[in-house]
Amino acid sequence: MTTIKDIAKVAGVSITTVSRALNGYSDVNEKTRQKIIEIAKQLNYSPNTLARGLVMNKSKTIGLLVSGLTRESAKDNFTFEVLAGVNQYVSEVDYDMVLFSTTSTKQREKTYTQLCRERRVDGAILQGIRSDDPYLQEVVESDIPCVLIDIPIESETVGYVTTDNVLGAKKAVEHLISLGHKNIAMINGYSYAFVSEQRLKGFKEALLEAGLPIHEEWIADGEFREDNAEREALRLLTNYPHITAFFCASDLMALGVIKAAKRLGKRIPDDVAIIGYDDIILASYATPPLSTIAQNKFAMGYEAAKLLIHMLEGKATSHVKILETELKIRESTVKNYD
Amino acid sequence: MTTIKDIAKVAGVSITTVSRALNGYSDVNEKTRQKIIEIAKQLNYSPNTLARGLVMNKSKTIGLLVSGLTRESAKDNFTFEVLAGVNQYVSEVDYDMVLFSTTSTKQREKTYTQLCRERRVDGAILQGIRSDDPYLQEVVESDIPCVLIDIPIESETVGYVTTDNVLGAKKAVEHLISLGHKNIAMINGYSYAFVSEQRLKGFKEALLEAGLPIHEEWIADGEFREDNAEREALRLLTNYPHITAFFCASDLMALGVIKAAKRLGKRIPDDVAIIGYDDIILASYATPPLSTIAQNKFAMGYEAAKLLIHMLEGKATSHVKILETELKIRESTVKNYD
DNA sequence: TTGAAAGCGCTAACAT
DNA sequence: ATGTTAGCGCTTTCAA
Repeated sequence: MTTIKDIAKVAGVSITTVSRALNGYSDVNEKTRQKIIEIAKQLNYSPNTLARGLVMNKSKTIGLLVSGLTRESAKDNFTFEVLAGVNQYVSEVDYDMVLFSTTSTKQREKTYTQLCRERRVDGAILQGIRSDDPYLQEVVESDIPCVLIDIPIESETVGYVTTDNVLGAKKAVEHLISLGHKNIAMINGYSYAFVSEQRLKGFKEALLEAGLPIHEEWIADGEFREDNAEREALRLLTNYPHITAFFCASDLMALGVIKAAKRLGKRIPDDVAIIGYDDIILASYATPPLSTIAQNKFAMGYEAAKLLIHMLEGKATSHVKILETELKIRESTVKNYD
Repeated sequence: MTTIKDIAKVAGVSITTVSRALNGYSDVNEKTRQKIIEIAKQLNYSPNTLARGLVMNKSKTIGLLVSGLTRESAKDNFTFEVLAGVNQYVSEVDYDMVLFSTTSTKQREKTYTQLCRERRVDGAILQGIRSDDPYLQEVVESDIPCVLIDIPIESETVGYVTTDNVLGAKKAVEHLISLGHKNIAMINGYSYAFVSEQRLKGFKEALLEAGLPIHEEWIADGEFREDNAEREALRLLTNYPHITAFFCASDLMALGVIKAAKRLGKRIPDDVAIIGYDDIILASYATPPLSTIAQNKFAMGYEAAKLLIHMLEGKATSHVKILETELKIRESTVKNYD
């Protein structure tokens, strides 16, 4: 593998000059530079980023820490789209991305912080980490710059990108209310997700503002899982037949609710209307197609990467980015909608 | 950031001893080792993998080269599942994975080979690369060990994992034939995908073996795209009303065919039966649920990583891994199947 | 405009 | 069992 030393030898200059020439410094004779560049090309030279990173003390690499990168999690393509967005920005600015997942056995042995420090990543993006994850605390308190997705923590070295989940939930519930629904249940995700809290808040606010009562017993925990949501919806629909609509904190759970409704022979949306959250790909392919609050997951990843790298380069004016959500009306709430 | 030098100073030994102690060499006094480990812990030491990689000339990092990591490609969660599988194995053996995607602008400036060499990855896995990609040739001919997914190239440094696509296609078509279909069309992917060739071959073999004629004009190119497949199916069904079944080289295209059939008022599977390939998540959620040839994409990633790392460590007996596929019968071919 | 020398943090001969 | 030394490939003072 060619090194700048080899180039220096061939060019008859010092390695310093080669380094300067290749890095575009101005204090090098233009002819010398051309010659060096030419030789580098001929010798098929590639800079060794390990060596460069060692001396410069930065690697131009960011870590993407995700949890639960399993076979099952593919259904909910959230993580994947975020990843694609991160990747997009990162490669635009010539950084690289290394993926740290915590599904593995490794997760218990090494903390996120250790992973980041060993690989000398310049910063990290955290996605899908539960807010009660002990390692979250650790990495946030470390000196590693990081950007969190959907966890609102802010400090000198920490920023986040999220959407307005209270507003999103309100939009969903107001949509149901505008359709005449008065008896609306909610299937929420687990409580250690920040978004769950927020969506619950939005749910209640919407009811309150419409002068509707809040039935705490109509709020169930589906843990963001399709099967749990199905079970909970089955229970609610059986025990409280007055319920005519469901707001679910995720599309996957909404799919579970659809199954439950079908099993009970209920027509959707006539007997029971269902709205989800996220706009995963399955949503538009479901039967009936699922109304939902769409989040631009790709954009979340893209913006997270952008924010992080701006922070790294000291040109971030704010550490927070809030993205918009959009109400998508489909046939799980409105018949023959098109 | 603590270095072994710091530890050496505190422990009153040389840095060599620290290095040896921390790396589990036997020629170091057990007491000394314990002391060093203790100090390392106290000082919150993390090894610098850049420095280690520089001197050892290996980074314990592999590159995952994918193409088309876009918002749209999320539908076909193939890449994502492969990635999850790669990640799983890689983290089991304490390697890291860096993701190189070629969607970006960067793709035209730097070749895969350059990307790999700059980051000093020990090896690479290539997924979703077209067989006519000029850079594919380059990386395969380089000295970088690599494992290809679904491209059968083998050499000293190159291996691959794939499934038996001829057999898979045959299984699909034989299934249709067993249902009594005689007029079977095929929507294939683009020709510069190895799998397309193979699946076409399997398609023809199955027909031949059943004594059925091959109508070349019933074979269309859907370029692996849903919309193209829909258009082609529309055309075929209109021009050749005898057709009663479709074999599609991907599920995404099969979904397009379903749309086309519906638009023409055809009942599925009564008027036209449809079978896909891949078993993407959407398949089971489609209306009707899609019969398909399932590939274990997670396993493909996992096995690719395993093969690559075995190759790197010189303990690969073979450079090829062929995985099984499975016929999944759903309602797009058999009514009320359950 | 160029070069010499030091050093980033680590491993690995080669002593001792 | 431990230390000395050299060096991985690169950037960066400092001098010339």
